[in-house]
Amino acid sequence: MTSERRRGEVLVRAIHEAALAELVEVGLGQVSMEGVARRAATAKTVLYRRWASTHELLLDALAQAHPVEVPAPGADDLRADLIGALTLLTDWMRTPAAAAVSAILAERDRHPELVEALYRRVFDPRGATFTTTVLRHYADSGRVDPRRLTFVTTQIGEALVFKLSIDLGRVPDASEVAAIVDEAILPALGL
Amino acid sequence: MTSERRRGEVLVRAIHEAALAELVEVGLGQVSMEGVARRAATAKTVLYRRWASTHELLLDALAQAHPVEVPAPGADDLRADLIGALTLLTDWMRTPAAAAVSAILAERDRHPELVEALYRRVFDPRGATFTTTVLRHYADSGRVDPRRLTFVTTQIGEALVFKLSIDLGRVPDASEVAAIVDEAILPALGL
DNA sequence: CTTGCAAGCTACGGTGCCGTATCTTAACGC
DNA sequence: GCGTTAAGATACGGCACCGTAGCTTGCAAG
Repeated sequence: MTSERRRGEVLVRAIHEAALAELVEVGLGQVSMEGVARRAATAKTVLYRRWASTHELLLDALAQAHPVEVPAPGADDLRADLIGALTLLTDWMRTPAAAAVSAILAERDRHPELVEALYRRVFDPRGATFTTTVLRHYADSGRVDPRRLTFVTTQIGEALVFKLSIDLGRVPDASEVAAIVDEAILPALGL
Repeated sequence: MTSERRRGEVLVRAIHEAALAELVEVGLGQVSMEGVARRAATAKTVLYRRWASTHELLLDALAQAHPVEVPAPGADDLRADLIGALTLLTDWMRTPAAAAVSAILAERDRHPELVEALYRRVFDPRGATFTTTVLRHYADSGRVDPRRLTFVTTQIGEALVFKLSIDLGRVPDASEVAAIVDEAILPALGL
């Protein structure tokens, strides 16, 4: 019987992983210390020594989960940069962390404190949304009419990516992202 | 001690109402027969006599919940008809039934059978989506280029309504709906 | 008024999670 | 190697819900 008892950081990482997997699998309302401990093959005691509640454990796990990239506009090809920004979004949506985040956002109404903490500790440290960053850049350099940058037009890309994800049951692929840019965003910018 | 013991349809309606309220308040994963019985001020026995599980009870309750209206295009004012269609959507989104539906759709991944049954028993009986109905109508009468009616463009309105609902934390009002039509849908149609 | 049915009430054993306590034993620092 | 620390295992009383059973009682049809 090889024991291989885990300690410290290795153990914590395994618990974080188990917590996110549990979150995705059973939903926020059903995450339990017992469940996470079982999945991580450790004892409840170990969890309670570090975290006071499942929420704190989950926030900790999410904060460690790998971050979202930020788009870097190339300044000479709006269409390509928009596609690039939305592709960063769809790439991220395929990661395990995204599934965990959406499992929490789904319960927004029931657990506002958790959602708020999620933004404060995980999202806010980064900048604004994906296409917004690109559009601001092009508006600043005079290639896009700044009056076209409204609350609505800056949201079209993300809105359609989410809507298509729901309708299709999967994250949009490259050609679908291109269609969003060509058929919705660029026309809304007057191009 | 006035008794006023409810029977038959009156009782069933009260239970349906309690079930949806419970769903919205505690989330799909936490709906229990005991909870619904408590809220409806009746006995568990009464529930088990009629429904074998919380899912069947919820589906039943949703099927009874008041239906979604279908847009009737006026045929002479595209902008007004689009705004009308999206207003039907936002009106519905303010009803209790909508909150219940979204509580179920939020758990899509965890309970696909329930979501499927929801579509089969509640949504499919009605036609297509809101703006799609309007856009088809205008494309048929030659006032909109049919080539512009793609999977993406027909979803812009609904996509933005949902995205704004999430970002704002409330259902978009009349001026926001108008902005969606003017700044996103009409440009995408080439108008 | 009688009678049949269903609503309402109470109680049951079973299960899963809670949060804590106790004890062991493996891993690590020195 | 030796002692300290923390992981791991087990057990606890408490609680909420499960699904079922047995019984009382209001309601309504005849």
